[in-house]
Amino acid sequence: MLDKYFTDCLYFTANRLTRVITRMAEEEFARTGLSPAYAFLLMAVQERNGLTQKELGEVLHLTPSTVTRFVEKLERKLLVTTRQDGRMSRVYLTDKGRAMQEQIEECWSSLHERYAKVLGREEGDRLTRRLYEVSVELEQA
Amino acid sequence: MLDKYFTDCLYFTANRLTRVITRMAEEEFARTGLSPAYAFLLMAVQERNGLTQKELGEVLHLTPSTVTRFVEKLERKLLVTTRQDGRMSRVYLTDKGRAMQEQIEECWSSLHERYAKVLGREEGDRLTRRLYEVSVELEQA
DNA sequence: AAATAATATTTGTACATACAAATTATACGC
DNA sequence: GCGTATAATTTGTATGTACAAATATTATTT
Repeated sequence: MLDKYFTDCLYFTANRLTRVITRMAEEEFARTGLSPAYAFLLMAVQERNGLTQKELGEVLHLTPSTVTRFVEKLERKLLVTTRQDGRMSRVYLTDKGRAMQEQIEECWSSLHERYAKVLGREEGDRLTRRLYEVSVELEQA
Repeated sequence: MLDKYFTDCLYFTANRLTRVITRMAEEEFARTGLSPAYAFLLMAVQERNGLTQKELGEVLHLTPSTVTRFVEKLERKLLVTTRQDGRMSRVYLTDKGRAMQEQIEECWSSLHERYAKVLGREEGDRLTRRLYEVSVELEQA
């Protein structure tokens, strides 16, 4: 069977899963008008208002250039502002950005419930933690 | 802790893992001059020479437009050819494409060994299978 | 204090991938 | 057999993300 070839490869299955779950997340976050990646950035800023772009990249595991692009876009939507602090650029929520938080968290919960319903809450959460650990372990290899 | 927010989300951890393992795969496949996604397409064609683009999309879990783009690129590199069959387009390996197979499989093995070394072979394979199952289960939700 | 090194960010560019609309080709109902 | 429905592919366009090079700012060395 052809499938076997691929289903044995972590690269392949991780990519496949990511496409599926990303699509789900996009659906759940659609009503915010943001794609989930941007919503997560906004959550990160809310958790630590004024963090630098470097820190954002670390938390979200995105490269600096990607962070720049994301922040620009959210600035254009008036959801964050940036202030220069030496060579760093700090990112702050605007009122409009703050006003979205609740909605974002609702989307996040819906997403969580949606996959918990399929996988079981326990199992879904266990898998999620495992994926995180694995990503960290592999990073150093 | 900020991290907790994200490490609890399957969307987030799956994306993170995918970025890490994709980078590893790109390194391993670099000497083929192909990114891993293209190499996998080539493997799929070798397994079932003359399959249609639709079938390719199903096996690789890619949308039709993406398959078109990938096949075009591999045609430009003279690794596959296509033949029209009614409204379908069938994809065949060229000699040059066939000649790459061995190298591709070597890369695939290196990749496999590389993450097995970190995760353990058993555990790596178990996780891989699990991710595949989960992606299939979630797809129907 | 000037010269150099280090660090954070930005910019230009490229790539994988998707969606929606357009196109092409077959199949079906009359 | 013709008109319409269906199916496969392609095309135009957009998005998320990365890398490499450029820029800007601060820190270190002399």
